[in-house]
Amino acid sequence: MTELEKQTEEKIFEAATDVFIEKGMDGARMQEIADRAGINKALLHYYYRSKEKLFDAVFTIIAKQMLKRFAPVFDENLTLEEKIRFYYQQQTDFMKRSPRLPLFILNEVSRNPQRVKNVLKHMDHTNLLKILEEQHGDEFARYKINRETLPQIMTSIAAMSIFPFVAKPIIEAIFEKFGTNFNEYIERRVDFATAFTYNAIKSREK
Amino acid sequence: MTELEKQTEEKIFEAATDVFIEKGMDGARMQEIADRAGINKALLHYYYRSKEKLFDAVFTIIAKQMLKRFAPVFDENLTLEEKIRFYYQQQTDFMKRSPRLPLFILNEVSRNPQRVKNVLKHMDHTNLLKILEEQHGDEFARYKINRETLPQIMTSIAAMSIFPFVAKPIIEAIFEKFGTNFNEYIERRVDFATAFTYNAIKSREK
DNA sequence: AACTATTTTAACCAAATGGTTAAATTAATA
DNA sequence: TATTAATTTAACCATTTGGTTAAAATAGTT
Repeated sequence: MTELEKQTEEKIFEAATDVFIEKGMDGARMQEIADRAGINKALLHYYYRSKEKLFDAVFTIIAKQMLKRFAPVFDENLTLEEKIRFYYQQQTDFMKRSPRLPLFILNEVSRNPQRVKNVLKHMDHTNLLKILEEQHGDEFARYKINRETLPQIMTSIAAMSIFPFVAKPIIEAIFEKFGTNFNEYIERRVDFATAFTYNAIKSREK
Repeated sequence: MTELEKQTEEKIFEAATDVFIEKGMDGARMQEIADRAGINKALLHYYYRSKEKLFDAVFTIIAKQMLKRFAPVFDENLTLEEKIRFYYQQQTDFMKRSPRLPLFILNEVSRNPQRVKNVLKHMDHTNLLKILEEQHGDEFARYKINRETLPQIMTSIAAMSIFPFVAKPIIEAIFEKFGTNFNEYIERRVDFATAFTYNAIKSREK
């Protein structure tokens, strides 16, 4: 693969990523991807034979990048509270840079649930629970976190960080009337969510 | 407007609602709406002159119905904890019946943020903050809830109830590997979220 | 029965879209 | 320089899609 070929393929991939995230699979146009990549439609099909294949390539890589970003949560040597903060910080930083990405992923996964399985396929999931239990067994016991409550807690944490970006237009519209600024709200989000979550967990101690 | 006309218009509206929620504005096809309504395309345009107008009608009514459903939160004579539970219960019941609706709304609002403003336009928002402060002034003081933390708390509550349905395919895929069942998880969601939220708020008391 | 409104049929249109093709051109390489 | 690969140009195609039209048929009303 020559240097030029790599450049072109990268240019196409980046343009496709932008357009797909902005417009979704249905709304995206091959012509627009070609335009943004600074090439023509013929060359676009020269590299990626179809819209479907191009989309699959984009989606797979994006999803894997996101997963990789949060892997440290499972091997960092942190307390439970530090780990919660670390996750909120990572997720928020990431979405500040790519605010439209979460909605894009939720959408396309909803349109084709099989995609999740393809991405998770190569992940060693069997150990995740064990790892968490080994690292935080004492805290889990103290706060009565078991296989029934852990999913509730984990989805709550994901929800608290992701939802504000997914519902941004609605939240902004309401905030506007309340005199609240969205960016300031986001700046305080990591601190608030960490305290909120950890307090809720701590209060489970009898 | 005759009885038959009403029936037809209703049939069209319901079919359009289903298709738009399933496929979104971009993915929806006028032919499919006509088919599901049991009529033909010509008649469809006889009632709604364009896809755009049909979509606007559907979206506006759906959004207003959702808003109306949560209005009682502001006038029910309940404690803060009861009110939180009431909201979670309403929202969850609603989404159990229309699981695809939240993602649909988030999507279309993201594609056209102006829509939120049109829906909120006719709402008396100025009083909402005052009403809450009058009803729960003592609790707000005790738990140090002010104009800065209230938005954080409210978005957290919305997030905890809505997100599981929006991210259902992802959550299901992960749960499958963890041996957790999504429906059981949802059955326990209202209780968990209420306790989680209220404990987090209570712990703000020094 | 006469009249009006609703619904169907069916053909049609223009625009957009994903995709193809072949030939010419330019750049890279041996 | 000869050859190969990358890129452009530009015309083309089939299909889909939102939308239109006109005439016939059906139902509802007076």
